Amino acid sequence: MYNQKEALKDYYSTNDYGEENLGYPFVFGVSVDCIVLGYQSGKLKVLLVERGVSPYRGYWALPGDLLKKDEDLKNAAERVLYQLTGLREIYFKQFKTFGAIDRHPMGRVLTVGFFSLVKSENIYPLPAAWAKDTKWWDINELPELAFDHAFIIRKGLKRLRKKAKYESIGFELLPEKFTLLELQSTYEAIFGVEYDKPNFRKKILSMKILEDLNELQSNVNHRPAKLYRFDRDKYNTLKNMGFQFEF
Amino acid sequence: MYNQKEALKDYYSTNDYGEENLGYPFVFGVSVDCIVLGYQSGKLKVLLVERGVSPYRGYWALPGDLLKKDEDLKNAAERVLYQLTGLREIYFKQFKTFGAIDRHPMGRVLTVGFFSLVKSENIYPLPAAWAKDTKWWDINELPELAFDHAFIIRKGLKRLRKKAKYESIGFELLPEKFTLLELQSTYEAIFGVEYDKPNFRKKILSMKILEDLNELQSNVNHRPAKLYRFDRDKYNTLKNMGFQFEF
DNA sequence: ACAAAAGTGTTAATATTACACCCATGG
DNA sequence: CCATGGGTGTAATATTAACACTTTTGT
Repeated sequence: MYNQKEALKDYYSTNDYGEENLGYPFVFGVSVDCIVLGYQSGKLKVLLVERGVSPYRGYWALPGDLLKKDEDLKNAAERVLYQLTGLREIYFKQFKTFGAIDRHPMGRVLTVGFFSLVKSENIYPLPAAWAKDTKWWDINELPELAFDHAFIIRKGLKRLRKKAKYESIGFELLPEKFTLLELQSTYEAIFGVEYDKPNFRKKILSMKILEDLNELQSNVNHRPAKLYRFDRDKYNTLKNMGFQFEF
Repeated sequence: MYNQKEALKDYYSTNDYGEENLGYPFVFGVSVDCIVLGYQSGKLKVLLVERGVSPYRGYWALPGDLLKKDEDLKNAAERVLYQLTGLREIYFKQFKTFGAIDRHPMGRVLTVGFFSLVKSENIYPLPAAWAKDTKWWDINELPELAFDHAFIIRKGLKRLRKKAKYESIGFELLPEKFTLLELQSTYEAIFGVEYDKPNFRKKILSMKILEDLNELQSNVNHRPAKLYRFDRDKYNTLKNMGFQFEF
């Protein structure tokens, strides 16, 4: 009869695992952690959860969970995001895996980091088994965080900024319809810089990836702005023709 | 007395692991796999190993190994690269973790993908415990590969190309001293495109990141080219001043 | 002299930057 | 009429792209 454990011992016999795990490689825990980013009143915000269980009970942390045995990484991240927001079809990307030996106080747990961009006005965070509370935090004013989550956020933001510079992911943070100034402010929040308004408009409009909805803002105490929509099809067509988005 | 297993059961009791692993999350194997890239005679090449052990004995595969319990991911990749090449201080970056449920025939093993750039004329690949043979393969003419390694290579190359476009990592593939045409050819191999020679020179020289060594090629049956060196210090200084490398 | 690659210069088209300025709305 | 953003135009400068040309070496 096939004995997987024996087969594995044989297979892995060239590796020097410690005595108690001789030849047996399945000694790691794996989790996923999600940096959920939203844009609110001119600021980039991250959605954190307050841990309801030890270790780090009461600390703020990234939403995340242990990977299940029959689940792949993408599914696990989707599940965490769904449990947190009630939404499917959120934009998210795996960005880095963290495996420092002592990063988890209870054993060797690696975590796969994802970052996710959401239209935060659609989000009413849900309580989850692992979360006492949830809250949007300004990325520049974070509380003390559980585990190595502060480090993970730093790395995730760095990666997001690189990606946002050359891919049209900024639109994920905005509602379907937006004004050019809202778009500009979003990019200013992402990169922490300011742009010249006329030049920003010219640049983004010259890309031909926005659809003018022929619709205006209402109830604003200034001249109402035109509303635009990100035209994903046009963007993909242009990209296939060699167009390179860049900010 | 502290019982880690009991503590973990308690801690993880909200997660629904299968019966045999109830509350016990350390059920995964983790490995690292390295895409080692080099530039040879105008082509981008990847260094593969022929597996000497089952599963996939006799198949070509990425060099890689299981993570050890007391080793972090970076160390594991460094170890694999050292065993393969005899070199430390090789350029390498983690790029993605692969966790498909059935990617390993003997159990749930996740692998963390790294890509690495080497000056291939320095490399005399060493036989390792896990490798019968090693060989450089043209990235456009790969053999059938073990596990999901073909998929991993595709993803790794995609990431490399993105990174190479905005960071000066192309120099990692070249020897210390190189000519401008060698540099151009390297970038052509990376991106699979051709550049106009005068414009390529103007662009790279205008960046002011090369040091002219006031030295010429010898024994070439054409006008000898000047030799240059990548000036990493200058590059970093300029980068801190806001300069953005781009190809 | 010739082949091969090194290396330079010119030009037109395009993109970027820094501005000044006018417009429409609510209060 | 004022405050607040919305929105346009212009001119100087910098960058890119296409291409023709000259130079230096070994054979």
